[in-house]
Amino acid sequence: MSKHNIRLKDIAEELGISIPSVSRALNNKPDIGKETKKKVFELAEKLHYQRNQFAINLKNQKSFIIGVIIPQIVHHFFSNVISGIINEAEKLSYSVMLYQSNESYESELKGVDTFQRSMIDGLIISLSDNTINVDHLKNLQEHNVPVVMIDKVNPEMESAKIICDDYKGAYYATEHLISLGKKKIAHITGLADPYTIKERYKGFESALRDYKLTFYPNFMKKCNLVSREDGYTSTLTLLSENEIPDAIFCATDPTAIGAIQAIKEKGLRIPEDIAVMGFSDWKMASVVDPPLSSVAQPDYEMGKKAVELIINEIQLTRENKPIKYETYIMETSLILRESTLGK
Amino acid sequence: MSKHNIRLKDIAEELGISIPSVSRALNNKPDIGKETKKKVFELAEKLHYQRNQFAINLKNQKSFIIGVIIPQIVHHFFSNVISGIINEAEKLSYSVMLYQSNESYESELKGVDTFQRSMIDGLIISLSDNTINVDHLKNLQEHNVPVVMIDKVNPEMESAKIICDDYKGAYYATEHLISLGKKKIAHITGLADPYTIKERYKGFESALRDYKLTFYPNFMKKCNLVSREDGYTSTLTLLSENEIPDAIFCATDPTAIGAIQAIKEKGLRIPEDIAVMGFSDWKMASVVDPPLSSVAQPDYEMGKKAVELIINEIQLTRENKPIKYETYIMETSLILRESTLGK
DNA sequence: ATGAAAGCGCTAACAA
DNA sequence: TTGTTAGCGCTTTCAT
Repeated sequence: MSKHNIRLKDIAEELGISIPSVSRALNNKPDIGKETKKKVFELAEKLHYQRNQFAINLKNQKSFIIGVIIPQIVHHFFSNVISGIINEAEKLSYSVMLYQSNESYESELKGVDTFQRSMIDGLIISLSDNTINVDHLKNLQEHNVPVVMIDKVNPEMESAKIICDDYKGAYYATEHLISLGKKKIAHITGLADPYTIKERYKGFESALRDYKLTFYPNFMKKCNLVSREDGYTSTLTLLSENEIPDAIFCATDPTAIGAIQAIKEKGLRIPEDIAVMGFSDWKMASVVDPPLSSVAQPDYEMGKKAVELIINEIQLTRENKPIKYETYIMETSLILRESTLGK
Repeated sequence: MSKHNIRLKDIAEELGISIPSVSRALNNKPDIGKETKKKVFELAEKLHYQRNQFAINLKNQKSFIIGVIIPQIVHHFFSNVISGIINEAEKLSYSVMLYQSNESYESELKGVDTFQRSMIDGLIISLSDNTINVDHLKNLQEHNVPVVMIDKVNPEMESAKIICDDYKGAYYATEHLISLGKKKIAHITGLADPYTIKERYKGFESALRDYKLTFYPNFMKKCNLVSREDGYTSTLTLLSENEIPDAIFCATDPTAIGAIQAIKEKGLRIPEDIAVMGFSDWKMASVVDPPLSSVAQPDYEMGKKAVELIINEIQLTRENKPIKYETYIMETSLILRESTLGK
């Protein structure tokens, strides 16, 4: 067993030349003899030489690692974001370190700390819902580690931000329902905290107003988790009232799926009696019965964009140039299926 | 702007003491004066000192990074595996570097190469379907980087392996269908290449044999992608024959969902006319109509186990101790829903 | 074209 | 308890 990995020194000694010469050869520097270079390459190959990046990192103070913190990996949106990040990072020769906060602020802190110890060159983060204080991120920036925020952003952070146009997505979704002739549209939303959910609510409301539809306060259901269960029970409540909606726009797909379940149980038809619209276009949206119309977010593209931005910032930071922080708003798109269009 | 990050040297100079003293203080070594220690900590705090891990890594030849390569992140099974890996790694103070091969052998090679340059301490890998040669992994092992294989394994690799008992899972699934009184059970499988799919087929066959049921060759459908479309068309073919099955066991959940779609279109009842069973218990299994019975794999647990194993091997490698490679077979569990049980 | 020397930031061995 | 010295593996001056 080779006790230690091969070093430049080993090659230099065996060839009877100096270490810098070996280094020059392997790095294809101009100032090295053709003959020497050849010999070095051959021996390196033979000994399975692998450069020791630790030393190079120490010299360059650069790891070529991007840290990524997201709330949960097992989530259609985020796994696509990550997929975009990884594929793009690969193209630009960066590695991606991944951490999930599980929606815990403490865990997010720990992630930042771990990453800081791993000497990441930059951080892409989607905040946990429980994060209000962003000092840990500001601290990172002070240590010359750029931060790019994605989706779950925070106004207190001065950084590049990538969000998707939840407002417009919700507006168009509502508009679509209106175009079907629906007049009594309900909305199932979450607690107002997460920025994205709030935007969806706003978009919904604006569309109603622009098209001069009545806003029924009873048709607004707030639920905690925007989960399938919440969608189910909220819809049952909606359907138990005197006046029931002819369409439901749900702030998330799971909620919409719960709504579908409730509507079907009540013996009502979708979309004839009640049309249903979700948000995020989860993979499951296409397999429910009826298939769910939804608002698709440019998840993969957002990840890709985040990598572009962070690498650019890493570069600028390195050159000590000023960085202009912008917020990038990416467009959503309507995915129309049977839950609104019918067969 | 702080041009450079704070070093031990900066603290030492400002305090008029030596660098090692600062190091000792910050590392809570015993041989350091209480007073000095206090002063060092205070100044370090004030200057926002962050240790430079590059230097420590160079010294220790250790990165505390685990590399993970999987075919695709956007996949229910793998995202859960990764979730298990990350959460467990966090507990043990390791960072996780992630790469997806997108089922390409070349991409997998590139991932290994990138990771090697990032000086990972160990690799957890689930092979791409197109990987037959494993020299890239053997090469890693030769450079003292342990490798643990998960799910998609290769018999040529001498390494720890974690798989789940696809054979038994399929056996129990089939047994369940038999227990419902079903006698003409079809199986939709994939091309035999991936080990896991083959095992599922074997388990299915064994159950039929053990329970002395007829094996109808016509009821075996092989399809390329085990996708929803393939499941749909395969089932349509099945249903167009003279004799049709009274149950279908599908090698994957998407296939099963395609099968459900086809059966419903034909006006047959599930499970009364035809019961349907999937494999992997994707998130979508619970939202289709009727909810799909499936075989759940211990994905999260597999990820967790992989971290345990790799860190143990990293330790043993470091101490130059011999490693005994074992294959861990994790149990699946039946998740029974309406597609077999009825309402 | 090549070698000698210095240094990236930190820690460990040895002295004092 | 503290300082001095050396070294992790590599690259980059500066000489030659």
